[in-house]
Amino acid sequence: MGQRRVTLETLARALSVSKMTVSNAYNRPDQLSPALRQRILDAARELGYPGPNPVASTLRRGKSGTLGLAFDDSLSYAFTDPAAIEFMQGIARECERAGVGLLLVPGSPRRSGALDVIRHAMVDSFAVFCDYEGDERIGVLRERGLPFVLIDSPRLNDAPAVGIDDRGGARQAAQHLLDLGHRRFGILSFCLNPDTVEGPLAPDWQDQAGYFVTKERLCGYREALSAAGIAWDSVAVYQVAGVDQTVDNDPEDDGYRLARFLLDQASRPTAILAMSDELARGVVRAAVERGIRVPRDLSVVGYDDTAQAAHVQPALTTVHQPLAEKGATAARLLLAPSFDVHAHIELPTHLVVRASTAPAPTP
Amino acid sequence: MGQRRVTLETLARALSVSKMTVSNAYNRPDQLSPALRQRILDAARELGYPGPNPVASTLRRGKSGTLGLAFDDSLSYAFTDPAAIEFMQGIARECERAGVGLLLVPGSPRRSGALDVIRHAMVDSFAVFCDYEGDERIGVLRERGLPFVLIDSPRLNDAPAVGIDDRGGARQAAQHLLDLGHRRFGILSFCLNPDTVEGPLAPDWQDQAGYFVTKERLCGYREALSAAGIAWDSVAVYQVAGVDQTVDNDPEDDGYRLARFLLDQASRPTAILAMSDELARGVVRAAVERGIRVPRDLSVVGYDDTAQAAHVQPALTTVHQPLAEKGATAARLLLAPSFDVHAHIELPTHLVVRASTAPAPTP
DNA sequence: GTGAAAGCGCTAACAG
DNA sequence: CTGTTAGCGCTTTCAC
Repeated sequence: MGQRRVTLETLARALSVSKMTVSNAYNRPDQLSPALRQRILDAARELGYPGPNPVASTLRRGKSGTLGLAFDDSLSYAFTDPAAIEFMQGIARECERAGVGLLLVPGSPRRSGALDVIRHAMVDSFAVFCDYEGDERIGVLRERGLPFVLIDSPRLNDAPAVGIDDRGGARQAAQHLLDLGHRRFGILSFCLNPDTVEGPLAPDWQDQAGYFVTKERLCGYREALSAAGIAWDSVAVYQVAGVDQTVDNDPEDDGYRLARFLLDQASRPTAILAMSDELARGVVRAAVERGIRVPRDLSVVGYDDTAQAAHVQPALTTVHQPLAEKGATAARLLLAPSFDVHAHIELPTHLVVRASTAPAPTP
Repeated sequence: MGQRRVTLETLARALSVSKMTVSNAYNRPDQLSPALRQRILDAARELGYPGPNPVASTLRRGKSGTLGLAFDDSLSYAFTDPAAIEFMQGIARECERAGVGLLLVPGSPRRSGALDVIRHAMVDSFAVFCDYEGDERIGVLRERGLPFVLIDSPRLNDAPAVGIDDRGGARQAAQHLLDLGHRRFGILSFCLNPDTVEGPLAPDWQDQAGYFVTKERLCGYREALSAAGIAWDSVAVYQVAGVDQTVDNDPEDDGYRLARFLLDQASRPTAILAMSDELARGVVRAAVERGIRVPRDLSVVGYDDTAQAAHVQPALTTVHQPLAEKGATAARLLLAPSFDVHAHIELPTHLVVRASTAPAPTP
């Protein structure tokens, strides 16, 4: 009837033992006689005691046993991105090993929402996809005093970070095409800012505050091409729309759509560098549709080497990055007994040559 | 030096206002003058107050704003399973919309570990993959008094559940092949129990306590075949190893490996029913390797209709189930203002005919 | 608008 | 092995 909720105290009173003893029955079986423990557990069942309240015990202990993972984009988008999924797999593996839960929080498009979620998350530490310089979430994390690592973030700020050699990977991709004799290039780039619209890259892109990964990869492409005497002006670079300018972002579709800029022109490139495997797939689809043979007429290189890269037709030449390992590394850092605030880990990338690239066609 | 941690009280004292007022400054801006509020926020910044402690406020409020998702298998495995991923996408979409976090907890192979994680999770409710009758996790959930829904679970017990018409889907798959004139069938099944070893299905499978989904689909296959006068004895049924009997479960590989039982025999089937798209892909790979043409010499039907089913070569004929919708439905149930303890939702399945099935070859 | 009192349910620390 | 003390940090009353 007017029953109070059953708590540890209810139980202690009913058995006339102290609360502490009941607590021990659950958390430290070795601290009391098996007989007493059994009596307590039996009484618990009888009275309907649900066991120690996790929130209360977390408050007291000061540890939640949960690791937070914050995305840049919406959560549901993350689950459509093969790269994000492989990353999560790595982080999940380590969480599992350590017996901690994994809390996913959205990096909602509405920025303020994302900040609140981070403020309220009951976690011991955070892994944060943070590609954008001056991301306000970092401030919130600092305020909260939570240990955190940034993923794929600019290296500038004094926060621990895990990333990859984006620039080096891009350089290798471009070099590979150069070695095959290509001279006319097209690039399909991520966006440089949340509010960019789909289309050609602005000439002043270098000066734009913007996404770090995009910039690095662009620089990598350019370094290799310039070193081989290819004028950057001669390279057609197109970028996808930023999150603020799009609703449904399907990267494969973006690649397919953008490919028209590269493929439907008089002197079209013989080689295309795409910043992800999905973009690359879209390019291949567009090419096939136009009767352009890959790799015979057109070479395409992706980025990431997600699982599907090897399974599409033709199998994609791409830049491999250790996605699961990146996640696992972040988790290990966060779960280590002593958190290294100055860790800056850069994982290597390497080119994987498959079937989507071939020597430049002789005109 | 010996500073205490900065709490709401520290701040209240420093400004000589009540704790309540400080709390309001964060949670109910309209309850105090903007000027005072600003003074409080400024002081907070100065003293390094991290904002209201989420665990403490959750304890007091009694709501965590978090939804839990518990898997049957290891967490890292879930991230390799396209069906699980699509499900998560659906659940994530609804969580995001409601502004609640999503806590992933493993259903570790070591059962006891899984129980503890569920006991300690700081969530308001749980979605639980629970395919196994008598799963002890249900007991724990009941003890805790947490609202929960079971996913893909037996309908027997009086717990809310979201599932699909597994049997009907299987029936349609088999019927499709019958309509194409096939008479010699092979089936690639999930395991019926955690400890089954790879190989032929035991004749007494019906009596085994076991995984509900597996049983349902088998029954569906059998119903359709029997109705068409195909003797169940004549159907070669092979199952994959259970979680206890395997380390690395790669379903595509399982399918590939098991296919040998079906393809390397004198009178091999002309049609194979596989319980997942991955298993089906494995079969196709094995067939190609043997020079058996799909669908000309061999028809293959998958199950689930995950995204890749349409993208493989040949595109898979398969049973579609609304995976994301299943996740979203579970989330909506859990997030609804009033939780319906008796909800039993069964989502429909339907056959999607693509390129992996064709009329039975004429001998 | 603002504040005082009264817990939310649990466990660390230490004494017996 | 068992019990006592003293909070963890916050927010829900309800009075002013």
